Amino acid sequence: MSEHNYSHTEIEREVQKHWADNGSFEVTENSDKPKFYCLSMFPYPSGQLHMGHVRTYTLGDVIGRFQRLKGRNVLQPMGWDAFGLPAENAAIKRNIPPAKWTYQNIAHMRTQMKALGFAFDWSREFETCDPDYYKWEQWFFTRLFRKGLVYKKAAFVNWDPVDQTVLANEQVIDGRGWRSDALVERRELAQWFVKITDYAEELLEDLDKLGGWPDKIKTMQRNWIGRSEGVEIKFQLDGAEAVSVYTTRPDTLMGVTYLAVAPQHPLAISAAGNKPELQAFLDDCNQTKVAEADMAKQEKLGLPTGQNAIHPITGEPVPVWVANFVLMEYGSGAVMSVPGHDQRDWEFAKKYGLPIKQVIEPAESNQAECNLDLEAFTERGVLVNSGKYDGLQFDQAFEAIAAALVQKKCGERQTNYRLRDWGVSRQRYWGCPIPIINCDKCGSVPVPDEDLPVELPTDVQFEGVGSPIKKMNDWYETSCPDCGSAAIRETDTFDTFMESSWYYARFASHNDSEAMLDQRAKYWTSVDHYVGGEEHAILHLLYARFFHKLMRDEGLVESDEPFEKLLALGMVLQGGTKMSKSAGDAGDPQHLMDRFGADAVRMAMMFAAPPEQSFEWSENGVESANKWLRTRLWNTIVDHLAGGELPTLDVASLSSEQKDLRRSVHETLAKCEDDFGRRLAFNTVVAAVMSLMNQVTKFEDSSGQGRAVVHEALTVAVLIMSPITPHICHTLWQMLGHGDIEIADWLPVDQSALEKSVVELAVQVNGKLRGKVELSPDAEQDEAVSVARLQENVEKYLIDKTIRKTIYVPNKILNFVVS
RNA sequence: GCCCGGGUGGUGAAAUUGGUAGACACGCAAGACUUAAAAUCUUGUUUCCGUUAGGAAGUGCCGGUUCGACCCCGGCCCCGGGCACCA
Repeated sequence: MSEHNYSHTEIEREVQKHWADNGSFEVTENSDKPKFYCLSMFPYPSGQLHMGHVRTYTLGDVIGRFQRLKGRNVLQPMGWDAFGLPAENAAIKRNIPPAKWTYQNIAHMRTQMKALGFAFDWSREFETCDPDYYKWEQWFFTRLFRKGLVYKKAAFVNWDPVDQTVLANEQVIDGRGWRSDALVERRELAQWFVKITDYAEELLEDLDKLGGWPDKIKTMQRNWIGRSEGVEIKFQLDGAEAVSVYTTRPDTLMGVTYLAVAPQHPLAISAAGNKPELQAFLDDCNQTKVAEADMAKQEKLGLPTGQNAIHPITGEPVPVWVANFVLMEYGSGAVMSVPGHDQRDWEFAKKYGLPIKQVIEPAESNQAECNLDLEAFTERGVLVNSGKYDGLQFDQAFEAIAAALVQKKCGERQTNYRLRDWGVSRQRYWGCPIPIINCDKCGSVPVPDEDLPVELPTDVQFEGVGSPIKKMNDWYETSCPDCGSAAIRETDTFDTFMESSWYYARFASHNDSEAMLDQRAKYWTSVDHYVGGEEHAILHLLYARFFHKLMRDEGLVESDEPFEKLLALGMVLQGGTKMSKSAGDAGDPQHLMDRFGADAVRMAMMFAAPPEQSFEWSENGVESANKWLRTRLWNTIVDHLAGGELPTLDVASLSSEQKDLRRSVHETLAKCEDDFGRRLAFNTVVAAVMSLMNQVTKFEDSSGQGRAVVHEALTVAVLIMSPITPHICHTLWQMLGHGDIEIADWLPVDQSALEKSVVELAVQVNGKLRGKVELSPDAEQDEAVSVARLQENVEKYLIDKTIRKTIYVPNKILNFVVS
């Protein structure tokens, strides 16, 4: 009989067929049960699953299956983040159209996911490269256009002068194009932006509502948004123009000894007109990649523009420099430099011999010393060398100087954000076409609703130089929807973060051909539990939060936030870094699934580490997981069932050994419920069940009640393991006589089984462990002390000593503090 | 460089509210079964001293708070994630 030997191949195939035949995981909105939307971040279809996917989707599946056991109407959908760069790379390398490559990958990865037994509602599956999906993204963009939430402006890109193409940051290696090896240039292109900064304040404030998010993610988002209070100050130039700088330290204004502007600042460009040396410097600065990390790592360099600005308070001339570390994208692209009180300015001033002036001194004796020969003094303190402002503290100085600037009409108080508007244009082929028509007379005109979707042609020749649709006259030549004259479509496509910013909502209304979202989206959103890698802590999660608010303001959803609770997973590392598309085929779980089964792969992954922790993947655990399932779980149950007739459990008649086992059963049940639901510690769930099964194995009691207690233990063990190893548990649950586990309920803890007659108390002397005693759980301190002192090894540390203090924590510790 | 995390036996880790550090596994060693091997089972396994009883040290490093610190505070080192066009 197949029931005597564990065959993962047979069981997993049969159980998966059962789920498919019964539509076990297809859900509707018509349920008495409270809804639970459990979502794992959908994958980019890179080719095959890697261990990072296995981890994410197993964790999501464990949460979803546990919530089903807890009586929730659980939606767990899956789809494909199907647009993106790797499809274009593959197209170049293998001469296969991106669409074909993408759909092949999806087919393979879907098969792998099904083999892993995830409880997805596959009826809702979609891929973002499907016009039925991106049509609504285009439709929504035209709504934003009409609301004035999108605009076009020039922005810098990485330009490969040989391949004549725009490169992603990851395609620029040591300043050179990855394929051409040419030095990359910054180039300015007109691009579409969405006004996320209009929502900066709400995105910041609403972080406080996200009680189910880890603090570290909220902190990262807070810092990314980077709200600050400061002053925008206008420095008049020698000529008529002025240059604006933003500072959060107006108290240091009297210490300004120069201004620094970004290499792309208009002032720098005009100054370079008659200065070849400066022009050469600007050209150099434009040969770095458009990534902040690269800018920050560069040697800090600068040149004077030759112009002076007028200090708004003192009226003294202040030289204006160009510096490669000033970001054009942040603030006004210019800063006032106070080398006495800003470390970066200090280093720059030292390097170029610019004056350093102290205007702040330490206010309190416990502050660091101020020695401007060694470093800048950057703490807040008391003003000096600042004329009438001398002696003021930071707050007073901020107010006084800001007020003076406002009064002189050369400054304004300003709240600033580090967050920049979201640039959504990509000069790529494999993406969602931007639904705009450019007309010489009417300007940018959104594509009318009835003409949507603007379909991306998929039958293309892909050469790798530029985007195919930029060469397809038939496609981009059109007429203006407003005036009817000849016009040209946008040939740029959207950033793929657009698609991933609203897919969670579309899973609810996946098949609505009349609207982007419908009532079902209002039922299912917000997502109750969102699961995905911590690498998405900022960009994806911030864009999705933003999009949700945009959709709310369009009346499409009702909540303020898309994701109630967030599980931010640590990375599955491989050779010390994250597994990724660019790392190739590494980490494919297929051979492990074939040899040891999906249950063993899932169990090994859950057991390896707690979810939020990064860890180096090792295959070793899979074989032992398979072994445990086979020997400890399956064989134990088969042996137990071979014992024949089973009496009903009579709790009142149990021996103390039987009670001990039963206590462990209910302790394990309670612990695992907490681990699953609150702590999300699935590694310790596995450990707890292993521990319980070790006890069951050692429990040799073939009496009727002995077997009844074991039966309860095995039932509980299978129930607890079922979210993690669903196939084997489906079969074992039936063998134990309980029916279909997909519709089972979690079991209640029998509180009376948890009662203990004795507890162990650790006895310390001066904090060092000297013995252990057994006591009744409600023992008073006097009793604990007298029992503890009966122990020779405790008493010998107390004799001839004065007990200064006795600390008693019932059921835990007794500590004698002696002199 | 900036922002956010992490560091515990040979290895993955546990310790949930400041209260017995190393649960549960892997690996390794010894043993049982076997003609043998595999499989399976049993025992041991932080380091050092000690026959045992027991003792000392120990959670990246240095310092602090506390009766008591893997846990809280300050400084440092190393590793990982993110830095706006990888997703």
